[in-house]
Amino acid sequence: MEPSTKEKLLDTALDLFSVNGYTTVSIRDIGKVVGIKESSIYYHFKNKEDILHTLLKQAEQGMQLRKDSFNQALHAVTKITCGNFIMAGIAYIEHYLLEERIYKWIRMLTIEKQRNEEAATIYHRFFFAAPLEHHTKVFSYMMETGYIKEDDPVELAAEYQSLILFVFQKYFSGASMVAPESKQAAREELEVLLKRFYTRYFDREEMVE
Amino acid sequence: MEPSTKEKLLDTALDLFSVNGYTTVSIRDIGKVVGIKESSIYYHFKNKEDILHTLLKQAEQGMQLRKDSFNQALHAVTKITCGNFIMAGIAYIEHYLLEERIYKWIRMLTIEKQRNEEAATIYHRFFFAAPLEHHTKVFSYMMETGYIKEDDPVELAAEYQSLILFVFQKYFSGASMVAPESKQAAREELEVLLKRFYTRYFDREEMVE
DNA sequence: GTCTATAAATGGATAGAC
DNA sequence: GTCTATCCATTTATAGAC
Repeated sequence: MEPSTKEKLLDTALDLFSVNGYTTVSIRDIGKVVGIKESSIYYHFKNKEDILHTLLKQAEQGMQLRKDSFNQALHAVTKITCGNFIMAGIAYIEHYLLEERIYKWIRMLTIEKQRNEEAATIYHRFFFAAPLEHHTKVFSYMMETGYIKEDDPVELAAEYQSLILFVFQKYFSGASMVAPESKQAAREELEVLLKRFYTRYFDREEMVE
Repeated sequence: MEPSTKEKLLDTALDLFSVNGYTTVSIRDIGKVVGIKESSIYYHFKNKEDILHTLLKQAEQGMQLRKDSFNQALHAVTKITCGNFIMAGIAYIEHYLLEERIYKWIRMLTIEKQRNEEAATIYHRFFFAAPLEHHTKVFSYMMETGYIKEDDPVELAAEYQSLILFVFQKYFSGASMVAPESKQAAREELEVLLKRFYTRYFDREEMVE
């Protein structure tokens, strides 16, 4: 189905906001890309801020939705091995954080969070509150089932997320596009760090590498 | 000594850029705060971009300078104990990353890095290249002197910096000012995480808490 | 739904007086 | 060094025709 003009406007606005920031982008710029005059945009949105606000709402909901589907895929993993554990971390970055739309949301939020409270809240929930809550549950479950030695699941979750964030930002927080070399380097670095994590906390020492 | 007009302009520009971003702030805004007309600003700077570029250069140099003096203070620590190790990490955040001017630079770079390559480079050096290189040296030294078990110092440095970054961003990456409660919460969380780190890698088990 | 036309404000930048 | 005055481009937003 062909996307509606309103959807095209939102897509384009996200493209531009995520690189140049909300204030830098003019309503003319958006219209030019979509192929309609700026005045027509006011038929679809009350004003410029309305576009940003709609995008922020979409980001908030969309991140939750995609996270859910991503988690379902994770739970399909039956056997926890070191290889699976590392693969899950790599997938978290490559198929979730770097997923085209989510990555654009992240970049938009990174700019807007500095002056927009709503953006700051969503950013924080996305990178801290939500994943920490999720990881805590997973590690709790792993302790109950004996995969992991007894420990504080909240602290494990923090350690885990700090590694994900570190690698993600080290390789993908700049101005340039995501290069395949960066992806490869990020994968290798995360692999090393998660292997250490696995070795530290997991009880059974399965095949490593 | 009274700061020169040029210095006042730069300070004000940093204040405004670090919250609203370069493009959002007008040259009129800066002049208004300093108390001179916009046209007078062109006596001190070639154009608006010249102001940003001067600030970026200052950030690049200033971060190096302040880091050096900070490191000297660290090296004055004679005995490495768990308490000292944790205190060093807390000081890294509270007296370096949160130092007024550095914190403003960080906020400015966070916005500009998305579209400005120069800003992206400085940001990366500041949060990754420079600290990782430094930590690697420190951990190498600690291994040679037997403080730490044999391990890969580069990987230890990555783990350490990931914890610092995690706590810093979790509590100080939003739109609002740095609240004392956030500072306290950040300190407590970092304390827990660094204590785990210390216990994991340091050989001698000294008084803990 | 999209257009033209236009209003009203704000932006960066320069010239020249003092 | 700072001012007034001014230029010109661009911005958000609205009114009304089609």
